[in-house]
Amino acid sequence: MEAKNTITQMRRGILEFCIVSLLADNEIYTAELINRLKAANLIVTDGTLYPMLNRLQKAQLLQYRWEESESGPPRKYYSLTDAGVVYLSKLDTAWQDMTESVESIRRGNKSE
Amino acid sequence: MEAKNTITQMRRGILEFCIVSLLADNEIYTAELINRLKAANLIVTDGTLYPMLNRLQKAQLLQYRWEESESGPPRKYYSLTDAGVVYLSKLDTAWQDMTESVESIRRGNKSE
DNA sequence: CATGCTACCTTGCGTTACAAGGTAGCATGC
DNA sequence: GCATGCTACCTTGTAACGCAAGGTAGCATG
Repeated sequence: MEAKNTITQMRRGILEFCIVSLLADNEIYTAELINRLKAANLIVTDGTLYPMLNRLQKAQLLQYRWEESESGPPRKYYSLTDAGVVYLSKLDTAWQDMTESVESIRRGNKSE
Repeated sequence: MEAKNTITQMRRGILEFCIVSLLADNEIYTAELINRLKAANLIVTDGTLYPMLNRLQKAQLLQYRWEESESGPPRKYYSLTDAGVVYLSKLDTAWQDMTESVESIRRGNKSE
């Protein structure tokens, strides 16, 4: 077993959290999202993002508007809905709780 | 969509990291593992753990020995193999990298 | 020897990340 | 005005996972 597999697993769910976080204060389209995530060392392909964005939009957590590009086809710019903002705050709390849980386990072991 | 689902997703992979961490310095059997995780607010069922432990053991990251109980059937006490120790250090690094990535995204938004 | 508890394990379901492949708008060069 | 290439959006198929539910069996108790 490669650590790589589990590291991929670790990112599940967290990826969605990162995307919702990035959309909190910005309107962003997919390719830009990928670049932002890459800048934070989270590699993603668009085959992962498009289904995720569609899923979140159907759940009415995201909305989008079309915007024409200066060089190419039009883009879907996503942003959070009001429900999305609430959702983000829940995920934020969950993230903090979970990191605390993990850290307590790591610390617990060191001291025993 | 419920935040609950995504929070469940967040735990994927991280769960394995916690288990390997808990086994780093202790021999533990399944029910005890569940209690330890519950103490850290990570709820797990044994239907999740047994397949995971078997998988890790087949990958030669975990080993176990049978120990008779004073009150009931014998127990499988798990511990890390040498490869498991190496594996843990990789996961530990991956965990730190990932939390840094997520925090940078959260921070990045706040400042923009 | 029947009952209940504990411990281990398996099966089936729904969900997900990702690679690979597909469609179509738009600009550029001829 | 059309061929080429780039960009952007989307779908399909695969493998892996968490978990609920259900199953088997050792051991103690009365």
